[in-house]
Amino acid sequence: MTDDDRVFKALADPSRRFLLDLLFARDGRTLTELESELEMTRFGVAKHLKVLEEAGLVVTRRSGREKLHFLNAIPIRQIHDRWIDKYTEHQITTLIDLKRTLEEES
Amino acid sequence: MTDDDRVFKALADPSRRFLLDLLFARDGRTLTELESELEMTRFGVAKHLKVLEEAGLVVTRRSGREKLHFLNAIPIRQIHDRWIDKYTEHQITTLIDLKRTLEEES
DNA sequence: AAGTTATGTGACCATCAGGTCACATGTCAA
DNA sequence: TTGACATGTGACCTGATGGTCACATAACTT
Repeated sequence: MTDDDRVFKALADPSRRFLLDLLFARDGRTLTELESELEMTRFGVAKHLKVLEEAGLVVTRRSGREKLHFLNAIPIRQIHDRWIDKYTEHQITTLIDLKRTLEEES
Repeated sequence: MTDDDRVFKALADPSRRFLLDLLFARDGRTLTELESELEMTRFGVAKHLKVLEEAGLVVTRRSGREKLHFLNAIPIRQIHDRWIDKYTEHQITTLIDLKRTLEEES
């Protein structure tokens, strides 16, 4: 299994993406804290966090018996850079900003 | 199945990512042309292209009996924007540029 | 019209991935 | 040290996914 394979496989599951959303909103949470946000047993959440960590999307730090989880956005940026060059990036951000503006007006 | 679910599921397979790489390098190719680049039957490639198209990562245009495939990078940018805010983006691009520079020097 | 070329469909099978559970380890507090 | 708390492991079941094949449709060529 290659590095990027691990990243994309990790992102393929909605529960794992939701975990990233939670960490994006607020970093440094424990397993137990994250577990309370999902409709799933602790074991399921732990399994998902392990997948995210092995993919490098989440980094952890131990503090006593607790394990704190942090979002690492670098692999996300690398996905971006794989298929979007500087020129296209400018076009797309312009397009997305325009779309947002139009949606706000309506 | 939600829209973003389709996108992430589509990206989870290495063959499909390779197809995006091919289209990133050169757009507007037919199924037959793409098939020749993969170690897989035409049916497999067609199936993968269908998944990419339904995810909106590839858009197509018919030309007679041929079907031309084009890369659409907008969903990729939206993945980026989901977990990388403006401030973090600046930090990360700086970090990645630095990493690239160091690798070029060594 | 007949043959060739480009693509589409549905079934099939083997493998993988998500989720749960019983059980185990390590840490804090009294 | 005893109990409660936070996390880790391996087995297990079920549903989804990747790839192939037989068959089918549609369009270009001569």
